[in-house]
Amino acid sequence: MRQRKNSKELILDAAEAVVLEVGAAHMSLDHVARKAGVSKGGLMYNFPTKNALLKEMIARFIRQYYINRDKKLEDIEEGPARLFKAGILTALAPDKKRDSMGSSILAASANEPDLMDLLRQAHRNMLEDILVSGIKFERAAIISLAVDGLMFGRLLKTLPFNQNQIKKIEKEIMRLIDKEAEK
Amino acid sequence: MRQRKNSKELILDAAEAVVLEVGAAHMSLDHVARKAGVSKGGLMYNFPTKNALLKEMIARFIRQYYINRDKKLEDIEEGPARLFKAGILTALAPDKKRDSMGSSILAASANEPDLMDLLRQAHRNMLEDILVSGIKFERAAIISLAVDGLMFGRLLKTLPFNQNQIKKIEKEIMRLIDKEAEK
DNA sequence: GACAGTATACCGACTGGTCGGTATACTTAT
DNA sequence: ATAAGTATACCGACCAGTCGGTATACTGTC
Repeated sequence: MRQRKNSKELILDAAEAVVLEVGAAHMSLDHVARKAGVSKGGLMYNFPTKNALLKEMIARFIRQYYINRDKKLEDIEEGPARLFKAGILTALAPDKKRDSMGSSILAASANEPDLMDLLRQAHRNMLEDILVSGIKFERAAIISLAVDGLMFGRLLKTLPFNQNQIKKIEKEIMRLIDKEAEK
Repeated sequence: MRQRKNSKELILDAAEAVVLEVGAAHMSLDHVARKAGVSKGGLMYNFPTKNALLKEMIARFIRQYYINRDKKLEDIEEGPARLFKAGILTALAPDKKRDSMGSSILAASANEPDLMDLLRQAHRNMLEDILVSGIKFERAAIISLAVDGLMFGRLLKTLPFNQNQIKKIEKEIMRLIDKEAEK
């Protein structure tokens, strides 16, 4: 039964499912193995430590973000703020599964510096997109930070806004970008 | 030896110290008890469950925020945006210990809805302060969200800005508030 | 004011269970 | 044959919560 084809992918899928079920904090390797239809040994073979598994999950998560963003990119007309806008639209797009995963991952990573590194790096890349947008630094930063606030608030469910208010806010954000970009 | 006076406070202090040492995710009750100079039983007597302890810690954390804010309040001239400004200045003020605690608490709470409730409530109160400030809703929300983004970024150490840039951003935020408030 | 009875605060050994990781044997493709 | 890949059984550390017990303070009674 060598080569179950791509056990790694199977396991990552299962791990995601487990996280969605019980949260990353309560994700046990046995549970993941069971759900993946793989033995504990098989899991350990593919991911020597739990952190290694988590790391791959996060990497995959980030990869998915870029895929989504590149898809969004096609709908946006040329211009210096294009990347910036695509990133923001991607971040703002509602996506229950992603949010669920995200909050779990956040919780699991917050006290594990080497896991956080991946997220940090991804975030840093966004700064590049801001800097080439031509928008004045302070304004661009504030817009980007507001999007962060919206994201984190959504992940942690601490947003004190209703659906209607959020729509208004998102609209205003996009308006601001256009206004700042055309200067 | 009855009445160790205020074991609860002692234990809470110890719990904070432990969190600062190893992170909330790795805070064990034995560790807290040891550091507080209290037995396991004594701890459990005062806080029947670990969640109860965490809850008190968060409540205390939030209380401290309001104390800090009220102190800030004195330095701010009268005006409709006063509360809002004080809140933002408090949130933006650098405070290593608070940030450390905050990120740990965040991590511990993210998957425990009843712990999150406290934070959610505190956040909701801030919305009230926005709404009485007279600033146009969308603008006020964006400013507030940007502050959130700054806070979360600082807590999770994902901010892609250097110290100088952060100062600029903070200045711009305060400028925006003044500008929006005088309309 | 002394004593019994009760409530409060705390102790620390123990338990039940979880979970990351290890050891090792089995299976199949080349 | 051998090495990659998978399975099963197990270990040991950790840890939240339990429980029987102790010591001190409070309260009512005679």
